[in-house]
Amino acid sequence: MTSRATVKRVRKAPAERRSEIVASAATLGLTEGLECITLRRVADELGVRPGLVSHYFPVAEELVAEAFADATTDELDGLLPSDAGAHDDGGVLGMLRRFLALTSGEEFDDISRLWLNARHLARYRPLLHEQVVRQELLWCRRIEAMIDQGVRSGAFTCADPWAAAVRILVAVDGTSAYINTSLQQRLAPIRDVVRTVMETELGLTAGTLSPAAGD
Amino acid sequence: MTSRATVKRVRKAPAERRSEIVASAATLGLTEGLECITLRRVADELGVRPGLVSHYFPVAEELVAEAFADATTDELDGLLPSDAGAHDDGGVLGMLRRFLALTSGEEFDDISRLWLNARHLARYRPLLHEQVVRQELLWCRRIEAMIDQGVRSGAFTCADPWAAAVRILVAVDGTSAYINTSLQQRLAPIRDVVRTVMETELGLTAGTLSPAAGD
DNA sequence: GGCGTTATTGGTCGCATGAACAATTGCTTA
DNA sequence: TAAGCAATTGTTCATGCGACCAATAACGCC
Repeated sequence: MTSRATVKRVRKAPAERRSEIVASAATLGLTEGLECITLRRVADELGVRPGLVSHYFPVAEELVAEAFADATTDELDGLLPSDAGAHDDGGVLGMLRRFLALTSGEEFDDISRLWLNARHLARYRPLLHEQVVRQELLWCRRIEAMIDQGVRSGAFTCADPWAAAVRILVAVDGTSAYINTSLQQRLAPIRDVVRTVMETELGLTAGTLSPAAGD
Repeated sequence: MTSRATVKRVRKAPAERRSEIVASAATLGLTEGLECITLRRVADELGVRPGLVSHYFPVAEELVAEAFADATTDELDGLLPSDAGAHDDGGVLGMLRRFLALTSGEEFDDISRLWLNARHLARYRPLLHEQVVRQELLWCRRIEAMIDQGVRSGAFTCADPWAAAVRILVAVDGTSAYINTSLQQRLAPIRDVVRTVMETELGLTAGTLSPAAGD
């Protein structure tokens, strides 16, 4: 009657088991927070013993850092594919609108929480700190690349794509800072901040990046 | 030779001891993080036994929440005195410049960390959540009041002071989100964000709120 | 098909946390 | 000055954490 149905061991290839552990930890960090990534919790999630997780990650913090990197890398690829320009559906402007739609949707809430979580926790955990910095610069560079592309194609103008990317991310992170607290009470004035900043930074007329403007 | 020089008990008035505990916890939260506010840590700081802290705060989370509220209330009063307009040193514009100078100085770093800390931790702690929401709205209202004053005195114009206050705080919190991570790598493009947002929201010509412009 | 590598188990250790409680002692009040 | 209130101490308990390690069993290789 116990929950442990099978005492049979399942032996997997190291690489497979390892990525399984990271994936589980990433999901855990994304839904419940990075503090919940403990040896025991991850082991429970996978139906294995804590010692096994310890075997692949002798230092627990390494798993936390890698889980964060895994989750944010996946999200960034979904937000702004790195092979930008390959299949231009609506061009760069369409890509910007898609970015705005995704980052303002409810599906992005967990990511907002994860970033907030990681930026705080990085204060105490050097390995996580390293990954957060890496990902922050990665996200920034990806946006910069998109701006570069738009400037080259003549979709808009921008004197300093890097600075623009930095400031667009300030808007994104500023609006998502309240995800756990008073976001609902201040939603209305905040709603269009990212879009407005984008339009300003890229010299676009107001409303160009509104969702409806694409049709 | 032990650190416990005196075994003599010091009995203080409850109100005094209580505020002493809160003050110590607030300092601790501000310098080392809210997670460091533990019964034992605070007791050590004050040279008393953990049970005493427990006596005043039977539920530890209450102390954390109150410490946060204490620290942020003090900071807000230093940033934007609630008796605004009483002694107009340079008027509202001077007050805005002072706000910008203080929030961009290094002395504000601990406050940035505290807000980041609290906004994340509020996810798990209902009592802290309540205080963070309260303080967020309090900071917002204080800025709104200052805008109201400036509009009345004709220093600038603003169609929706509340919305402007919300967006100014988005800029403040957006720029301070990286305080623990990659702030240094992206300092240049970020430096003038809050000032620029303020000037835009208040219909001021660019540069009006620059530090030098006051002399 | 036996054998050795190693993935996996199960248990232990030390540490820090919040909470609870009886005993003690300083202070105030009658 | 005696008595009582309550501020303060000292200790205990249960919980969850990371880290460590010996024993075990599944799988691939010869």
